[in-house]
Amino acid sequence: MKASDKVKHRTDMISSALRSAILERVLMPGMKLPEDSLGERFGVSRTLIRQSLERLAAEGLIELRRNKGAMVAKPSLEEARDLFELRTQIEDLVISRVIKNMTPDIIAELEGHLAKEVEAEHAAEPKSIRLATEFHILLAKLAGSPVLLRYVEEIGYRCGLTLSLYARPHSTDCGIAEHRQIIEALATGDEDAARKLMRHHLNAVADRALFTTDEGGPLVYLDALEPYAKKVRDGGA
Amino acid sequence: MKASDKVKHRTDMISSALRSAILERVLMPGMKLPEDSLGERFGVSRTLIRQSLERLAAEGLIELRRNKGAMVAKPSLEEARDLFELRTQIEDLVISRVIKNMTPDIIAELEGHLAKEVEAEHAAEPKSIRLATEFHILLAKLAGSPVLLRYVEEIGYRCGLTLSLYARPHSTDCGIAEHRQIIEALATGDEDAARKLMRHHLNAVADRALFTTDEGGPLVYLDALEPYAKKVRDGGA
DNA sequence: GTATAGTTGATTGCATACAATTTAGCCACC
DNA sequence: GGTGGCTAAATTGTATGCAATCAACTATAC
Repeated sequence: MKASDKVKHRTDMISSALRSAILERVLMPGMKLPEDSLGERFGVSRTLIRQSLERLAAEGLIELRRNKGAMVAKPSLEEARDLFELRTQIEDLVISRVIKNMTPDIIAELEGHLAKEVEAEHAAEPKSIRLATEFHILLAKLAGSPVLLRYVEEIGYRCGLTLSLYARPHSTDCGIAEHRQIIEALATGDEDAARKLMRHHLNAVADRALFTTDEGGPLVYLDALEPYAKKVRDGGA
Repeated sequence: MKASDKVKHRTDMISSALRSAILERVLMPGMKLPEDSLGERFGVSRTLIRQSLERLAAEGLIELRRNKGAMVAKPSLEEARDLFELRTQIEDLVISRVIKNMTPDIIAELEGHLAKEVEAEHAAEPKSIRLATEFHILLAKLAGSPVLLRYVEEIGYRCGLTLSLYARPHSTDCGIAEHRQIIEALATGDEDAARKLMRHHLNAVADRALFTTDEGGPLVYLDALEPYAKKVRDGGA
């Protein structure tokens, strides 16, 4: 059975849960992540927690310091800028590829996603942030390159993390209009315009966000993790 | 002591050893990597081997299949092309950044590396391959963005792996001349030329390499690993 | 002779135990 | 009052053991 290769390890579920928690700002940058507290909460031993932490560290979402444990990453402002710069460069390639694969179905899918974004425009913040990130990931999927998708995801997540550090609330608004413009350019088949718009969009997001720098203390409030942990304990995805 | 944060875990050493072995074609794509054989050879328990394998899997150098263990990754030809395409796009950014930071020291450093490449031109293959890869990594270092460096390294390594699958021997020659041209363009401060040359260089590497596809059997010959393992056991870097 | 089921051996998945290191508290001493 | 070291608690690093899964082989039935 080939399908059995796809069975997710519990480590995958835990990593996903933690990743979501970080991206949805339940775990804020600088928070400590002790192995046994997490293990207890997720109902697994430290072994699996450790694996998950290593993985997230490889993705750049948490920092791991020898003998001192893990904490949610606190990228510097400079690192944040570098991430957005790199992201811009990579998503340029996404646009090129998507426009080469273009079909009506693709436009429909993108517009479907946009509709969700519009719907959630005034909903809770975490949801609109997540949808905004997922727009870019959807584009990467449509580019038809697993490799490209992998890196767009990872860097997109890291950018999302920097936003929770540096962005003021509600700085995500007006991104929707820019997404719409990008879709339109793609629909027209105008590659140059689409690339320029994407570049402009990402620069705008970064500019809107990467301003002030307020220091937050490194605390441990794992209680908010409970809903995420529950899903894992119950075996959900 | 801040320096103590930099003490490498044994996992790091093992990962590095395995990575080197893969890049130097001691471990060929498809080879199985059983945990306890490796543990025995490196003189550590399966725990650390497991961690290393997970890490290399995250980097895309090995594949991990549930309950079936690890093997050196065997990227498809399409994946190889996608990797080179992405690499081209990212190194474009490297060039932009390096040229902005340009100083005489940087040119000197690059020329120093080029000299090493020339010296090793007719030496054993693994060495010249390694040096060619390290040229690109040196450039990424000089770009002054740790984020960028991390991804250039990872993708560069993955490209190196694909070459061991698809490239015929000696297809690495003539890369040196292209490296020299890039350095010259950088020294002149001609960004456009440098970017074009880098693009051309990477496309040439990919084209020279990604041709035939001969299938290799998935065997286990870990004996060749011995020199790498010894370094780890002796605590070397 | 082929195919299927059962069984054994090898390998991975996960938890637990113990060692090593850091951190925090405390008391002495300056 | 503050600084130094000492001990104890907490936390991470690593090894090991057991359960679960997979692969190969044999035997038996058709």
